[in-house]
Amino acid sequence: MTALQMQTRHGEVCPLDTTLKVLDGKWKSIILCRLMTEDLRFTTLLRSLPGCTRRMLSLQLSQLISDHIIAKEVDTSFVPTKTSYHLTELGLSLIPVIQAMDTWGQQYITALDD
Amino acid sequence: MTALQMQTRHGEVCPLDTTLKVLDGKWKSIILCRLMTEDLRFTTLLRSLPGCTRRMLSLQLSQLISDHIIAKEVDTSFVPTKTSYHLTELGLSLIPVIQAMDTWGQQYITALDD
DNA sequence: CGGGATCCCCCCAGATACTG
DNA sequence: CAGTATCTGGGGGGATCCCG
Repeated sequence: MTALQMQTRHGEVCPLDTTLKVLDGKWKSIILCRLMTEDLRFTTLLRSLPGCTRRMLSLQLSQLISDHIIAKEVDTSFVPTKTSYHLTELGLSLIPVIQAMDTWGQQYITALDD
Repeated sequence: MTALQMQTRHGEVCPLDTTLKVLDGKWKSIILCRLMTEDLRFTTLLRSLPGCTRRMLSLQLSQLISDHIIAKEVDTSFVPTKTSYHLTELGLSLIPVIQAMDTWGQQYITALDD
């Protein structure tokens, strides 16, 4: 029984599966790409995701928050309320992995073009 | 417009998305884990995936093949036919990425346990 | 502005049966 | 053994409306 075959408490078969579940979701990867460079507000984020509905963005953000990858900050001193989203420490630790996946994706696309 | 925001011919938003799509699917990650250590036949693979139906395995394998991540070899000199699946060069190039994701998954699980 | 609640449709995956 | 074909339902996601 290697680490790759270990059963986790989340029901996944291996830690790789855990990572995939955290990243899985229609808009999560691009949301994370956006938040890697700057903190963003809900509507700003929404406008940067053409085709994403408010409901979907809300769902994806909720999942990322409950997975402790991002966090939100709410400023209630104004009306209307201002909220912004940013990566947590765990989210920041994902960046090298995301970059490795992005690099492989580029090489893959290049290889398929041949 | 950075590389991460580039639109690809597959309709993804960034190469990261391409990688996620290649890996996305209920059983793909564990199939790849299995094939990383040895070539396997259809039924052997199926038995190593408790809960996976033949239909699902067939679908996942088909997608991995059409994505050029794995390939199959069919030996028709026998009846019944023997087939086996193995990683392609592109599939092999995925291994470091998979290991990075697996390592992050382990650290993530550990961090959540605190 | 930043969401949640509800309705509804469509597609994915399971079950089952069949085949080279 | 190694799949494919057909049927069927349950859930995910879009559209819409509502609210603090």
